[in-house]
Amino acid sequence: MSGYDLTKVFSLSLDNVWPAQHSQIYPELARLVRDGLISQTGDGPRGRKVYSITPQGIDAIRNWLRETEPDYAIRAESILRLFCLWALPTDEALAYLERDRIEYQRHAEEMALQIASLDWSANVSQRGARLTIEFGYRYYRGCLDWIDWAKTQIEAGMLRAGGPMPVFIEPPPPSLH
Amino acid sequence: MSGYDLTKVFSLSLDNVWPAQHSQIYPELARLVRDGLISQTGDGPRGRKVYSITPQGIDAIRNWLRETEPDYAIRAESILRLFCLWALPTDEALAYLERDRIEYQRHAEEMALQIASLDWSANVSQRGARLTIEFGYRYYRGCLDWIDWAKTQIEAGMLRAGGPMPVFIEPPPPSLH
DNA sequence: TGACTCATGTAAGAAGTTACATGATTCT
DNA sequence: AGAATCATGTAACTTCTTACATGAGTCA
Repeated sequence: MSGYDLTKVFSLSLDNVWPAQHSQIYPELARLVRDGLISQTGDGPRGRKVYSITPQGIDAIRNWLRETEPDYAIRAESILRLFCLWALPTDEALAYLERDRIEYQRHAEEMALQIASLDWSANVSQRGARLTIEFGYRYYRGCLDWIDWAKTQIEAGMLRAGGPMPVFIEPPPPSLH
Repeated sequence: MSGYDLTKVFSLSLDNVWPAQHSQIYPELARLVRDGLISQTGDGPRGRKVYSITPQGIDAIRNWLRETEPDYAIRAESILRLFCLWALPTDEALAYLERDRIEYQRHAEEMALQIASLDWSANVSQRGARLTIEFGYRYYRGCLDWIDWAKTQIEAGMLRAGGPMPVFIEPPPPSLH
C-alpha cells in the first residue's frame, strides 16, 4: 500500500480503533523504510509510492504481539465529556445525549455498510480489518444502548442533588459459543 | 480535590475513558489556576493542595460542551493489535484472544465492584462518574462478546487464505426505554 | 525503625494534531 | 477549463509518557 492508501484505511476501518492522519503516516513510512521493516516495491502516477512489508517487518509485528503487554484502556473523548454533564441544566443535558445518540446510530450504520461492502477475496492481512470493523459496529451499538440507559437515569433526576440512585441494568451475560 | 485525588479518579472511574498520569495533572492544575478556572481552597499534610472550580471554570466546561464538536472516534490499543493478528499462526492467535478474554472479564468485574461501592451521597459532580463507570462496565462486557465471536471466526479459518467469509452476528437492537 | 502510602513536582523525549505547501491526473 | 481527487511531504505546536527527584506522615 501507499501512504495515501493507508490514510484511507485509517479513516475507514481503523478510525474507530486508532486514528492517524497523513501527516503522521508519511514520516512513519520513511522511518520504517530506514529500519528495514518495509520497502518500496512499486510506484504510480503523481509520485505514488507503494510499500510492502519485509520479513523483518513481519518479525517486528510478531515480536510486538508476543513480547509487549497490551493496554486494555481506551480513550473516548465523547464519553469523557459526559463526565462533565452535571454542569448543564437537565433539559440541555438530555438534548445533548439525544444528539450523541443520533451520531452513534450514524456510525453504527456506516460500519454495517463497510461490513457489507468488504472484498472478501482480498489477502489475509486485509481480513484482519474485518475483526476491527466488527468491533466498531458493536462498539457504536453498545453506545446506543448506554445512551438510552443514561437518558432514563438523568430524566429520573440522577444528576440533581438528592436524586435517585441509578438502576444498574445488568447487560446479558456474554454468549458462550 | 487535590492533584493526588484526581490522579486516583483518573486511574479508577476515568481510566476506561481518558487515562492521565500525575505528571500531566500537576502542571495542568497550575495552568488552570493561572487561567482562573480553579483556585486553591484548602491544604493538608505533606504539602497537599485542595482545589475548587471557580464560576469561570464552570463557564468553561459549559462552553466546551456547547461550542465544540465531540469526537466520536475512540483509541483502543488492545483492538488495534488484533488488526495484525494474521501475522501469528492460528493456534497462537486463539491463545492470544483467550488471554484478552480473561483481561476483559477482569476489567468488567472491577467496574461492577466500583459501581457497587460508589458513595451515592456524594456531590452532583461526582455522580457524573457513575455514567462513565457504567460505560466502562458495558464496554468490557461488549469486548467479551466480541472476543467470543472473533474466536469462533478464527477457529473456522477466517484468517487463512481462502478461509470462510465470517458470519455477521447481528447484536440485539438497542432497547427502547 | 522500616516499609508503605501520601503528596508534589520537573525534564526529556515521543507521539499526535493542525496548518502550511505543492503539484499531477482525472473527470465533466 | 475548472473542479475534484489523488498524492506526498514539512513545520510548529500541543499533548502525553517515562523517568527522575524529593520528602512528609502513618502504621506495624
